[in-house]
Amino acid sequence: MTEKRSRPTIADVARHAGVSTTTVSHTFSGKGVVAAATRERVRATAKSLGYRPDVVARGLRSNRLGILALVLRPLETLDSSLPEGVDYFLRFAGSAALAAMDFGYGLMLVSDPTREESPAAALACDGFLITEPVTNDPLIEMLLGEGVPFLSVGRDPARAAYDNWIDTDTELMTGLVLRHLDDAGATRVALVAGTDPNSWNLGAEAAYRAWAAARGQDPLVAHRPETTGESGGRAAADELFDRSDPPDAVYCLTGRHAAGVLTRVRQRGLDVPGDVQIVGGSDSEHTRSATPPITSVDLQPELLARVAVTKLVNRLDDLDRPVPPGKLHGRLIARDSTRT
Amino acid sequence: MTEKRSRPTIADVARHAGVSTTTVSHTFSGKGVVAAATRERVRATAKSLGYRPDVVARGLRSNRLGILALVLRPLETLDSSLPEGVDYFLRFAGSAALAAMDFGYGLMLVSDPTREESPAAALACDGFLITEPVTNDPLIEMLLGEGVPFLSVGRDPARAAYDNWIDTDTELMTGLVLRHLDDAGATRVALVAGTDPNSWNLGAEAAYRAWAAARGQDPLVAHRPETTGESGGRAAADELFDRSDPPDAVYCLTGRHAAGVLTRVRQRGLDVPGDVQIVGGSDSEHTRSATPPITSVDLQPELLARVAVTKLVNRLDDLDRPVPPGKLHGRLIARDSTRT
DNA sequence: GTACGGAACCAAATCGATTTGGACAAGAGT
DNA sequence: ACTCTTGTCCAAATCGATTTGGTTCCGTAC
Repeated sequence: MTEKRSRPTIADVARHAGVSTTTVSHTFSGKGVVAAATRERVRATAKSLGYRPDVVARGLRSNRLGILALVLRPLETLDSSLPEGVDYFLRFAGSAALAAMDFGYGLMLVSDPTREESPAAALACDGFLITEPVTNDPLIEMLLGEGVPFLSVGRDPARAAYDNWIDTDTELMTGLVLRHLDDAGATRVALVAGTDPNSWNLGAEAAYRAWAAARGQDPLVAHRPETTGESGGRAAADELFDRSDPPDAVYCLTGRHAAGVLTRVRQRGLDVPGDVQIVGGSDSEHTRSATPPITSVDLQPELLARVAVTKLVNRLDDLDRPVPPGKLHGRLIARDSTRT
Repeated sequence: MTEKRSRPTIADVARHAGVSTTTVSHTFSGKGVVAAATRERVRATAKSLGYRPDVVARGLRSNRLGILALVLRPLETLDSSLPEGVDYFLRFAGSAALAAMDFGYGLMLVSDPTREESPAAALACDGFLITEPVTNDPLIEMLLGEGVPFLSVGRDPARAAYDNWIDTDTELMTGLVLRHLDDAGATRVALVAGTDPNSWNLGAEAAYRAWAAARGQDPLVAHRPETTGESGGRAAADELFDRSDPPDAVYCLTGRHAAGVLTRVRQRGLDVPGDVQIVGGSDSEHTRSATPPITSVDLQPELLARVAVTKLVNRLDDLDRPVPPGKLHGRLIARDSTRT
């Protein structure tokens, strides 16, 4: 009774029901033809034995596990204690998990499987979701090589030969932000970008430079690694405002940089938005609860996640479920940092 | 070349290296005795073939997948578009994922496997992490029955026969909150609790009732389902303040209820904290960014997650890695809603 | 010279399902 | 009477590893 009784297998069910394992398999997968009466009998015995098909064994044979992997690069570079504020990536992960469940999949959070120290289990999945791939992303290289289905949010800027990515339209978004600043009276806009070579940073900077060129202005760009957070923002602000020709507006591609820039700009005795206007490229608690609140871009991680998951499972299941509607580029949320 | 070349198997490696599959297996798992020269040769052929052990096949035989499952009950009951401010669970999930990776595991987010519509893959894991089990939790019943390792954060209030849970010390925390309100001059504290029968709600209410009894006061408790969020908080406020003997302080066990109570109390013309003091039981953006900011309990989801993961993988690996230090009960963050 | 023991390696069984390729029976068509 | 379907069902192969239970070869002790 108290023995460690292992779970019943398909053979146990077959024996008790007086059929073959094939028939049991078929009644559960609905694949073969099984007489209604037999099916019922098998179902009943299975239930009475407490049988559940073993997912791993099934996965071995049929090569489908029912798991999607979400590679969360940005989390890897941060300290293990997460920054406060549940922002883009965690919201993305939460929504992706719910969407995956809706389609009968589980969502596994993993580190980049191309890293040596990555758990072997990172490969135990049917498909990958990749947020913000970097230029010549080794993971995409590997997945393409092994023929593993995947979908990236944002594209690998250097790779032309794949099309399974969803477009967050960074260029369009950058244009909206710059026009907003223009409308608010800014005459000289600087850009504070991260250093990860992903399409978000590269696309935004390219769009910014094109926009500056069209106005006949020299671009004014400061780079700080994403991981530097608010202190990186403060340093960037010093870099920009120590100049002889400081900007009167700053577009920061991350919310934490924006918060840092805001702090330092005010420390330097400048008024926001009076002397300097600030926009954050990724809405987060930092931008919402700053003083004054910072105008920023809501990237809509929930929508992006749902679209990404739907597209990926459509490919995996070879179905054509409808993709949630809505613009995939972010939406600008105007706050006091750009109200003049 | 363009054929869908399947990944090399252990047999391929064995053939090319001129050894048996057993030897290949041993060189990778480090289990048997393999001569150093042979081991190197096998390693080299494996690398040149691009061989990686198949996680699923390994999992089938050895019964270990390298995956932890995190059951996020609260997310299930909510709409699929995540409400903002459920940051406890997302922060928990993010930290749990990072901790799992550190120990060589992946973290899978799943819905409760006892639900019929739950993905089959929910069972493809080595152990479960359960947040806030409810009374007579069916999942715990099932896991105990099948002998699947698990660990719960908070305990099943009705179950005595298991000890693999970590104690968030709800009673102690409740005492700290009530004492804080007492120190701030509150004379009559009401409680707004959720309706999930978990140890958080039950433990806090029991502690509250005991405290009221010790002061010779009638307890004043309003219940609203967790899912009602701010509107539930507003309704609870009406219930409490329509009374002839309204409280002068309210302790809400969720941050969203607290935000709703705050809104309605002020709508009714009362001053916070002048007339009514408010405390939220779970810190979130709602409490941080309310006007005035609401004093609340930081449950330290990052720490809890790391402790939970460490304990679970210690059991799975039969190791005794050190558990992160620190008090597991929440910490009170005093804000303006209780500053008199 | 025989027995014993350890080092290095291997063949085959195993994990628990799915899938392939029939087998068998009952009824229909000719 | 014979073939041909069609509907059910099954035995055995298969997925890719791990693990069991040896075998072979040498060196050493007696």
